[in-house]
Formats: sequence, structure tokens, C-alpha cells
Amino acid sequence: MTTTAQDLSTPEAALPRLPAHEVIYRQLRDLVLFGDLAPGEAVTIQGLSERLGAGMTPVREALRRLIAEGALVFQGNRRVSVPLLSADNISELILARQWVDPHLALRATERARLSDLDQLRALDDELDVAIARGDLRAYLELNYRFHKRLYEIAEAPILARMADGLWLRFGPSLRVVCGRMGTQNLPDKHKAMLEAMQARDSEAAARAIREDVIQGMEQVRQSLEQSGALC
Amino acid sequence: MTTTAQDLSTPEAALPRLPAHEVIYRQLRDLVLFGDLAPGEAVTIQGLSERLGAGMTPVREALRRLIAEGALVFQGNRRVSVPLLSADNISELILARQWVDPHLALRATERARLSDLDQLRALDDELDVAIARGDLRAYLELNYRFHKRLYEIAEAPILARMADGLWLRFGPSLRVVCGRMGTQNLPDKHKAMLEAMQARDSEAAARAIREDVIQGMEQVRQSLEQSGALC
DNA sequence: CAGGAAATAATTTGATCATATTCTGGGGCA
DNA sequence: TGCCCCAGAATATGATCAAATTATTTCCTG
Repeated sequence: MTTTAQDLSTPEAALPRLPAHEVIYRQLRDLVLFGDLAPGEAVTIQGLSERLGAGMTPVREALRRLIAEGALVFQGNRRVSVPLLSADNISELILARQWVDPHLALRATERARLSDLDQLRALDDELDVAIARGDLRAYLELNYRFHKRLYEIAEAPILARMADGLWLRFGPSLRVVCGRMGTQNLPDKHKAMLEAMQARDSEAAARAIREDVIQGMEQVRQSLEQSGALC
Repeated sequence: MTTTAQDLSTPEAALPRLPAHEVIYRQLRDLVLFGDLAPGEAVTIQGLSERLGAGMTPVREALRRLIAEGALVFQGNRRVSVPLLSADNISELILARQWVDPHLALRATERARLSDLDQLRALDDELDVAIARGDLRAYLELNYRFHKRLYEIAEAPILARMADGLWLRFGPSLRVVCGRMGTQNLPDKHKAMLEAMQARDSEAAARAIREDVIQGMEQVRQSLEQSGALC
């Protein structure tokens, strides 16, 4: 078969034309993931059309996708909004992440190449810089990219997608929590995890990630609990 | 005297006008879930538009949703199709279901009302009838509805959605496998599970479901393995 | 006469379709 | 065999229709 060898020849200009609905999807996804849309905030299709300067059909498709992924909810028949997490929701998320994230870390440790470790280290370094600077947005994005990269290394697409879906759900709340607590005592077991990965100690890597997850999620739980009805 | 005197007079027409894209979505979902669309089979938007007698906009939205849920994949830039499962995919699915399904069964046992148990028993009875009749389609649908009901009883919407998403992925293959093996030795640990639920022994219920899952999924794995490259 | 509730009018928003535009893949021709 | 053109499919736009929410008005009651 003739391979249309264009995808790897040109590194960056290989993107001939990304569909509009895909672009919109990514924009909205980032908006949700990094808390630019606050939990409970309602959006309308036509509102987003104007805000993002696009037709409403692509926006509709992007919204359907995000709703299917649980990033948005279908309030009544008229409004979509970022979901507010209940205490029960948080418990579920903690439970689920406590299982998937360590498992993916375990697989990632078994499969990681040296270049993968370098990438992770680089991300973690940038993350430290962001924390030192007190740059919340950069922290959120880099922290996500660190874990996301870990998922990719694990080479388990289905599990990775599950983990990614969970992230979409608590992303908005993370922003709220961190905005309240500052960037001081943010959870960062990444150093321990990277060491474990380097030593090829997959169990230790899984443990480290588990602690990272628990620490972060418990902060979210406590913060949401004490703030009571955020709505 | 309202001029909008529509057919509200119809006896069962209490349905508040379900949107077309929702209807299409459910139709397509069932098509995937119960194997009416074979793994690897490609579909086109326009093809579905004609087949389902709908405009292409609702079809597009339904497809986006199913793609987001992993029920369909985006082959290249031109075709969507039901994904073919690799051996690795199966392993992931087994792993994931081995965790979520027992957990949901555990929660369901703690929360089940007597009426819930009755419903489950009724579904399982119907299931037996379907098996005895050799009615594959009915078996698949009832088996799904049994587990789905269990998820609902557990009252853990996020975990339930994860489990549901997994089901969408192996549904098509289930049909293939069962079609090959007949309806004789199908896995059915439901009886043991119902007893455990009745006795409020949540651990036992979780164990039973876990065996049910493993048994079913291992059949899928073996069948796909021996059939080699189904593609 | 005033306040409130219910009904109605108006505006906003969502859903669907028909249509134009772009892109991909294949077939024909050199 | 390789290049170019064409057919068909997917993407994207704007318009149109339907539904819902909001605002307004009117009527009833205290």
C-alpha cells in the first residue's frame, strides 16, 4: 500500500486544515479543564458562537462531545453548564482515580523509554517554576500535561481515556480550590515518582502517584466541604 | 382556547418530544451495543441519514457523541466504523471491568430496595427464557439491561457511566463471540449474585459479578484470539 | 386603590434543514 | 506509472421553525 508519507515529514506544518468543530472542542475543553469556566456557570450555544467567532453547528458538535465526556451537563432543556461536584461525586472520583492512575503509572514505568523520562522531568521542572512564580494557570496546565503524558506512556488507550475523562470532571473544581489555597502547599509527589520510574520500581511509582492523587483530591473534598453549598 | 391543540390527547403520548439527535443516538447505540453493526463495519453520515430517514445534522451529532464514548472510531478523515478489538484492548477491558463491576455490585447490594431485587430477578428470569429459546439478540439485550440496572441501583453516576462506556466497547464483539459459541454455555452467575444481594452479603455479590465478568470477557478474548486477525 | 397572581405577548435560544464550499479519493489520460 | 481532473462525501453557514423563558399586562381580591 502506498503510504501517503506526509504526516511525519513535516513536523508542524503537517496540519493542513483542522476542522472547525475540532478546534472549538479543544478550546472549550481547555476552558473547562483549567477553570476558565467556573463550576455552575451556564453557557449557551449562541453565546459561545459569538464568543469563539464560529458558526453554531461546530459549537453544537463540540458541546455534544463534551457532554458525552461528562465535562458539561445538560441542565434542563435549555442550558448547559459546568457541573457542580457533590460530596458523593468527589468520593467516586477519588475512588476511581485511586485505581486508574496508579495502574497507569505502573504500566508506564514498565514501558518508559529514557526519552519519556526526560520529557516527564522537563514537565516537572516547568511545573516547579510555575509554582515558584505563583502562576496558577500554568500550574494547572503543566500538572495536567504531566499526568497526561504518563497516561500516554502507559500505552493503554482505553484506561487512559477513562483517566482523562475523570480529569475533565474535577478540573474546574481544582481551579477553585487552588485559587483559594494559593500555590504553596500543592501536592507534588512527582519527584518521588520519577525516581521510582528511573529505578524501574513500578510498585513504588504506583504508590507515589496514588499519594499524589489522594493528596490532591482530598484537598478538593475538604475545600468543597467547608465552602458548603458553593451553588 | 389555545391554538396549539396538538395531539396531547393520545393516551401514551406523554413524551415531551424527544429531539431527533437523541433518537438517532439511541438507535445507533443499540445498533452498536447489540452487534447489528459488526466490528470493522464502516458507516457514512449520508448512508445513515438515508438508512434512518433523518437529516444529516442530527446524525452528525449522534455520531460525535458515540465517537466520544468510544463506541465508534474515526477511521482517517472519511469514515467512521465500529472498532476492532486488539488483544491488548481486551486485556484493558477485562482489567477495568474487573474493578468497576464488582465495586458497583457492592454498592448496589448495600443500597438495593426489595423492589430493586424484584426487578433484577424479573430480568434474570427473562434472560433464562431467552437462553432457552436460543434467542441471541434477546440474551444480549437482557444481559445488558441486567447489569445496567445494577449500575443504577448502586447510585454512583460517575462509576456507572464508566462501566457503561466499557460496555459499548465490547458489545459488538460479544455478539460475534456468542454467535459463534451458541447460547449454551453462556456465563450466568446472576443467580449466585442475586442470592448474595438478598442476603445483603455485598462481598459475595461483588465476587459473583467478578466471576461473571471474567468468564464472559475471557470467552471474548479466546474467541478473538483463535479467530486471529478478524480484520 | 393597591398588591399579587395568572395569562399572554415578546424575545431569546435551540433544533433542523437546505445549500454552498472544501477536501479526499479514484479513475482516466498522457 | 504518474499526474490531473472529477465525483462524491464531509464540513460549515445561514435561515427557518418551534419551544421556553422572561417581561408585561390585566384582572381579581383584600
